[in-house]
Amino acid sequence: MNTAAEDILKEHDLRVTKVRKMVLDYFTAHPSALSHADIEAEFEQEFDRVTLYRTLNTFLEKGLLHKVPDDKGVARYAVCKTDCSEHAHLDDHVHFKCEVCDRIECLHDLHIPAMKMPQGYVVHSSNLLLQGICSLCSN
Amino acid sequence: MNTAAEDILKEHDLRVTKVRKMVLDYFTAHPSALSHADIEAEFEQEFDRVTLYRTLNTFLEKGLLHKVPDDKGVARYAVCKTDCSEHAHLDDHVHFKCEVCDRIECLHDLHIPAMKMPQGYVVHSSNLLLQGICSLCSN
DNA sequence: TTACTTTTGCAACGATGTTGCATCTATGAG
DNA sequence: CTCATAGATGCAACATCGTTGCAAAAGTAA
Repeated sequence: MNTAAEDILKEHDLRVTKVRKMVLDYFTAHPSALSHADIEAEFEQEFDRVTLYRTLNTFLEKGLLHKVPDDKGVARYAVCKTDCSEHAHLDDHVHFKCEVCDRIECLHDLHIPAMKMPQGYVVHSSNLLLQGICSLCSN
Repeated sequence: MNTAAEDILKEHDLRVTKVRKMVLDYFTAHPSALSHADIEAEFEQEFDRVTLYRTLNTFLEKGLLHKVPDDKGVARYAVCKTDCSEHAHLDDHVHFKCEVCDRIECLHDLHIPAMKMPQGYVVHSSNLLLQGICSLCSN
């Protein structure tokens, strides 16, 4: 009997290790985009900083996570929808950062509209980060 | 007789110093969004790293520059259009990063379209970064 | 169980950005 | 012009973020 995390790892050609399962479970349990520091704070007793960096990078490469832009320089990550893989990365959804609770979430239902580009420009990917107050904090 | 840089500084209630004039002139001479490292490489003999960080932050606060998102964590800055001030910051234009020459430029003619937000969300600002190939590199 | 590849931990390093404090400078008042 | 003072700069130290090399440990397949 495999856990969901184990299945996801195997589907992406990754070895099943304790660290990877813990990190992946933590992501699925926390819907907002997480920074390295967020995860490290949770697991600093359990494993090394460097291992976490490498785990996150591996997940990025294999298409389990996508990078979420932050207005500060800190890298954040969030789980990809199922149509992401190592080869095709479809993350044209919008990200929203709440100024009150400071969480960043993926708005998977909002897509970045195509822009009419000036002559000579070719667009390969796009990233839209909105800032404001989220639905939980605006009440 | 004042230089353009001196006028701009005075308009924003900033003292006219050698460092500020040099940095500001460098920005006006270089149309793309510059990182701290870019500018430091140019001026490392002339003044201190820390002074540059403080100068950039001051320019940000006073509305001479705006921050440009980067897919890496590095902060970049570009000159604001004239309708920016310390109090009202209008930078809803699009940024474009070229994968070939690695420059980021402001597309002042392209504006971020308003998005229909889900219930309860309030948007205060938005940032759109496109990646691809710029007009100079696509030929 | 064994052999092999990958992952992890540790130490060290590099890049980026900040803070405190002493010194110097731009600016306005006299 | 001189002077007083608020503000700007230089230097040292520190904090955070992320990477690399290498040896030890663990996952995988036979």
